[in-house]
Amino acid sequence: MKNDLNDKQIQILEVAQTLFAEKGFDGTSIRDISKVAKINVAMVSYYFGSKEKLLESLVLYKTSGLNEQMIHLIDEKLEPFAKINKLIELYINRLNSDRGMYRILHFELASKKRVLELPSFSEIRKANLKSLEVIIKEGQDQGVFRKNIIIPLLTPTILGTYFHFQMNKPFFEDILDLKTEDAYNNYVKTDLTKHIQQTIKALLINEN
Amino acid sequence: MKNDLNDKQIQILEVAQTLFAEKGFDGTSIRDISKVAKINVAMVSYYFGSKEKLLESLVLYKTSGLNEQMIHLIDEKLEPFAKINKLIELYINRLNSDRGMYRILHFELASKKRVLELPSFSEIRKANLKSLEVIIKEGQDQGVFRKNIIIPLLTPTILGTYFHFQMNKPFFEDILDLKTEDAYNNYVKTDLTKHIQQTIKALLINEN
Amino acid sequence: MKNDLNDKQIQILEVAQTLFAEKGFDGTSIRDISKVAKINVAMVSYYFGSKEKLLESLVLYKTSGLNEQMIHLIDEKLEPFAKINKLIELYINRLNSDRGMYRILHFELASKKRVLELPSFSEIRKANLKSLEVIIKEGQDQGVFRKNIIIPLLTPTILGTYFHFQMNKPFFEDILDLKTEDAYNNYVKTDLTKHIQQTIKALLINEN
Amino acid sequence: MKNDLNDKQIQILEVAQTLFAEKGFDGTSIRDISKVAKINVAMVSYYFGSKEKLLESLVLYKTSGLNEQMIHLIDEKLEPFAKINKLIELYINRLNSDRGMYRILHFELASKKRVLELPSFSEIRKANLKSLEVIIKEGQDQGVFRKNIIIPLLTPTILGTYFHFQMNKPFFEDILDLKTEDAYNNYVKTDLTKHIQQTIKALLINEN
DNA sequence: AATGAATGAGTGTTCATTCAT
DNA sequence: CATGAATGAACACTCATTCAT
Repeated sequence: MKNDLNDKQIQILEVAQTLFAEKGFDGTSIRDISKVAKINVAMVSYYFGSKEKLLESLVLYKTSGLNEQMIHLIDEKLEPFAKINKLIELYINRLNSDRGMYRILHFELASKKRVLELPSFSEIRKANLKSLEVIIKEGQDQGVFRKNIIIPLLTPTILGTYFHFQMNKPFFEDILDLKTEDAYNNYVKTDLTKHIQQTIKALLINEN
Repeated sequence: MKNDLNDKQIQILEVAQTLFAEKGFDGTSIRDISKVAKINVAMVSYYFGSKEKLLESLVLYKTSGLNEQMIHLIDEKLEPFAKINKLIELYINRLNSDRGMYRILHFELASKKRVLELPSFSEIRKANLKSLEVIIKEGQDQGVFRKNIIIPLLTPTILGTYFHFQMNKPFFEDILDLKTEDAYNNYVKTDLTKHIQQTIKALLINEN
Repeated sequence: MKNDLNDKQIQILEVAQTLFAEKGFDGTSIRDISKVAKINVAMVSYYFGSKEKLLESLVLYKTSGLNEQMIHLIDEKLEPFAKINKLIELYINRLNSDRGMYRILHFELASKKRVLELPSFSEIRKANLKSLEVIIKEGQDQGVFRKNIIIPLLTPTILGTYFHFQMNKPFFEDILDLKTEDAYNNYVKTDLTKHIQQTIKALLINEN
Repeated sequence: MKNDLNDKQIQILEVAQTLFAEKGFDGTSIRDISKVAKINVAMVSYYFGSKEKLLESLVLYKTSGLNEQMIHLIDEKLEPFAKINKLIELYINRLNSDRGMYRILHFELASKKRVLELPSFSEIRKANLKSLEVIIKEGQDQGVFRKNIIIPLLTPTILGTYFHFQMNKPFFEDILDLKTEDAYNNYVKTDLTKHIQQTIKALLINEN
């Protein structure tokens, strides 16, 4: 269920996503947004109430529907490792397609000051965690994954690796000699994804 | 080589670190800093030239000396896994003690807009990477680590896992039932550290 | 002659009176009014033309019919002092019942900037003055009031005393130890009214 | 003891007084003030903290020293009526010279919303009341004034009459045929003052 | 060497009003 | 007839920085 946002509101959210991702929340002014979105400065306050509320709307708008994909994945008939690998791919695709969004979450949600209590957002994360749990348990029941796995720490490793790579783009472009945007994105989709899959697999197998 | 900073400058940097970490670079005003540091508003511009330059000074001030510890570690007589484990511990200790600083790096360096070209900073990272390479190669030569390891992707996994955990503190406090600050910090030092060590170990061993 | 205002217009006027009285004309926004009156923001402009015109309508709506009571009083068979006393009572009752209205008049009409030329309003006041004149003359003809009375200055003393008391409510509550709203209102209706009556009486008798 | 305000601050206060008196507090913008005072918009916030605080500063600046004149009057060797008359003259002169100021007090203090708690201001008023009490008691002791006078109600009559006259200037200009500014001011200084003095005198004598 | 005064640009937000429907 | 959408202008205020001293 997408929220009931009209075209102009969606347009504002898209622009906001881009700019927030580029320059951070504080670094982006309502005027910046209105200029790029070619709307009146007052529109943001008019539609969303405030800049803060705009961020909340953006988060909810972009994260809704994330969980359905996971639930769908659970039901698929796949062997455990294939399922985990597909899950990681799914994560990275999602992260990549809404890259701006997740950079914002990573940035702005971290700041304790920013209230952004968004109970619904916290629930989305818990639901995701639950789905992951189901998949892991399945693998354990089949005797494929080892028993004592701290499931909540898997997400930090998956997402953390991806984010750290993305957030230090200039450094890795340099170090890995990825000269074009495409080369970089391609590296993420192939090598980085494989690295994360390999990491998680090793972690799920290895007994000590 | 510490820079030639006088007491007042250092005091400003310490305050800046705290505030930047709490509220981000854009969210912190020179007035905030000058108020907490009990100095004149003009002092920051006077000493550092600009707010941007203050950030640069802060980064250089705090990251200098990071590499010595690593070089020292390389020379120690330890078996490969012990060395890697100690390296991870060293990273996390460092990250923990200057928590504010690394949050800033994570936050503000990501922003492409922020120039912060800091060539010296990039060199520090490269030096760190080199040290890691030495340790890994050592393990490979001893036949303990597998051959085809993409070394530059190890840091994203180590640091990324740590950062993702730290940046989503409220969520993990909730999910892992860590009710006090101490409980949380303790979890980082023991369980999270062990998780990262385990992850890297599994990755270094596992052939597939 | 009541104006031809429909129910919704009257409702808006009543809300406007309350809010203007509480927060002043400039301090009250059309949005405030529309929110309380549960009407659309555009309604005010639609019905009254502008916020300024709304004030004008309000004044006319509330002051109409004020004069009839006076004319009725003139015709009553009462001795001069009783008539004056009754007049003062009538004034204060009126002022009290439409307290908000008169606060507005006192506030907003004073502002020279506010055009509010309202010729009809000026005429109401002149009519009131004429009525007062009739009563005074009557008393003078009967030899009860002294001759050289500057009648236009009586209203400032009557109304001014009342307003000054009402506008400094917090001060007089404190000074006269009037702890409740009721105690205050009661003081106005008895002691303050008596004070004003006494003042005017003394003024009408005393020769020098 | 005047406050420690520099020339520019005083200049701002004078301009603010004029504009607040003309257009009210809400009706006057910081921009209006800065334009007339030919200072930067930011100066008001810089010097006074906020618009609200500017008003407070203005009130304190203008009302300080008001009480000294009264105390001086008390000590003068004059017969009771002469003293009261002089007191009224003193009031009106003061009101006239800082006309703007008192209009502001009348306007803005009335609004309950406006905090303006200014304890010192309330004390000034109480001190004034005390001085008036001394003078009245003196007259009563000499057997010149009647006994049962409600002293706190004298001020509303004195000031209320003056204010009501001033606040309805257009009306009284019309009614009393005072065609020029000078004619009006002159009427206040002579006829209106005499009317108030006469009123109070009558009130202090008349037994019923 | 250090600072208080000052400023212009920019912040998020609210305003009364207009207009297409 | 009535209104939701939309807007440009204005609002109080904060910003990083400059500069005379």
